[in-house]
Amino acid sequence: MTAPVRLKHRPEFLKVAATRQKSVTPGLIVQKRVRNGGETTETRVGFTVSRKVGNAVQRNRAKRRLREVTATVVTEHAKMGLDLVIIGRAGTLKRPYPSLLGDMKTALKKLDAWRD
RNA sequence: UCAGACGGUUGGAUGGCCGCUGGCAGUUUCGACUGCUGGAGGAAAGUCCGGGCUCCACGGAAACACGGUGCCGGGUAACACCCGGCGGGGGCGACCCCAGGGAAAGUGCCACAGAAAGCAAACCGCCGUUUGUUCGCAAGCGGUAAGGGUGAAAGGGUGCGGUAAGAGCGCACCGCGUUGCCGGCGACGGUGACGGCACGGUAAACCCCACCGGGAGCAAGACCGAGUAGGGACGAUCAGUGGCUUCGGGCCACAGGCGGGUUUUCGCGUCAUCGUCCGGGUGUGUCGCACGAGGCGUUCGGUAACGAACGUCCCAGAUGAAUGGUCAUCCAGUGCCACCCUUUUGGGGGUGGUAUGGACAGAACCCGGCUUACAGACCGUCUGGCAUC
Repeated sequence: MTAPVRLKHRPEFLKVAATRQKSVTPGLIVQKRVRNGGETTETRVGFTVSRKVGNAVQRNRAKRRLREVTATVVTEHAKMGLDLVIIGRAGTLKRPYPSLLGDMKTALKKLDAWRD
C-alpha cells in the first residue's frame, strides 16, 4: 500500500471540478476526470478540505483520514488514467473508519471508476 | 477542616497492525531499498509591541511634520515587557486594581437639572429697616450665604466662639498654598513656620514639555537556467564652464539632475533628461533554514527581575504543507440504574452494572514580550474562620 501521486496545483483541481462528475456520500465527496493520457498512466489524487469542516486541527485530521482511506482503497481498486479529487465534509471527522472505507468504495462504483 | 489569595507543574497511558518526514550509515539496476535515530505548543493562536536578519547604494547633524511612550529606581539587545519601590483606590486579611507628566503658557468644553457652571452671583429662605395693613402679612430698599432645593461638580471641611442674621469674622484640628529643616540616589515621606484660602473639573479635547522612532518584509533576498537587464524603439529638449590631451569627446575639476516624509547642511553614490510604446522565468530546484540574546544543571553576586563563571546537551524543519491513521485494553472524568453506609438528611460517601468519553488548539525565517482560548489533575506558600490539644 503506497500513497498515489498527488495533485498539487490549482489549475488541476479546477479541471477536475469542471467535468461535473461527482458522487456524494455522508463521509466524503469524490470528483472524477478521465485524463487524456489513456489507460496506462497512473491515477492521481488530490484533497480539498474547506474551512466549513472546522479549524486547522480538524481540517488536518480530516485530510489525514482521507489520505489513509485513499491509500487503501484507491491504489487497489481505482481504474487507471484518472484524476480524482476527494473533498472532506463535516462527517469526515465523526464517521467510523469502516463506514468511511465503505463510502469511498460506493463513490468509486457510482462514478464507474471501480476495478476489482 | 471550610472559605479564599498568590505562584508553579501537567495537558491521558500501554500494546498490535499500517504509514509520513529530516539526519546518519550501508546497498544500488540511480528509480529506490534496508538499518539506526530525531519529529508540535504553552499558548505553535491573535499578529498587538520590541529586536535579529535581508533588501531599498543611504552615513552624520539641525529644524519642521507625523507616530509612539509618559510617577521613581533598576533589569534587558530592545520594548508599550519584567522586578523593586512611591502615590491613589478597594478588601477584615493574604492580596488586588490604576492612560499615574503639565490645568498659575494659551484655547475650547462642562449636556440635563438648576437662580447661578467659572465670574462671580442669589430662587426658596434668614435678618434689619421703611411704607402699607383686614394685624395673618404684603411690597420696596439693604445685609447675608448657615439651612432647603438642582447637579458628577455650587468658591475649603468639622467643631467652638461670634452676630440683627450670618460669614475664615476669630480660634482649634484636618485639607490646601508658600517656605525652612530632616530622611531618601529618586518618586516621595516626616516636621516646623507663615498665609485666612487665592488656584473647580476635563489633557483616552486641542495643546505644552521630556524622551524614542527611516521604509518594506523570508512571497525579504541570493544562486541555477533558455536569453542581454544600468533592455530596446520612437519623439521632444539639452548635451554647460574650465583645464589636460596620445585628438578617441578620452580623462580631471566645477556646475547641474537624481537619491530616506519635507527643508537646510556636511559627506557619499550615481549620470544626458523627460514622455509614450514594446519585450521580458504566475517555473521548479538549491540556498536563506535552524548552534541560537539556545536548553538543562551547579556555584557565586543581587530583596528581585537578572547577571557571571563552570559543566553538559544538540533538541522539528514541512512547502496542496510531514510530525500520523486504525483497533484493543487500561486510567481519570461524566450520566443513569441497583444496593449499602452516614446524617450539616434538599446533602455526603462506598460497591457493582451499563452507557458515554478526552480542554484550548497544529510550527511555516528566528528570538524576547503582551493579549486571548483552555476539560481536568497535582504541588507549594500565605490569609481569615471553625474545631481540637
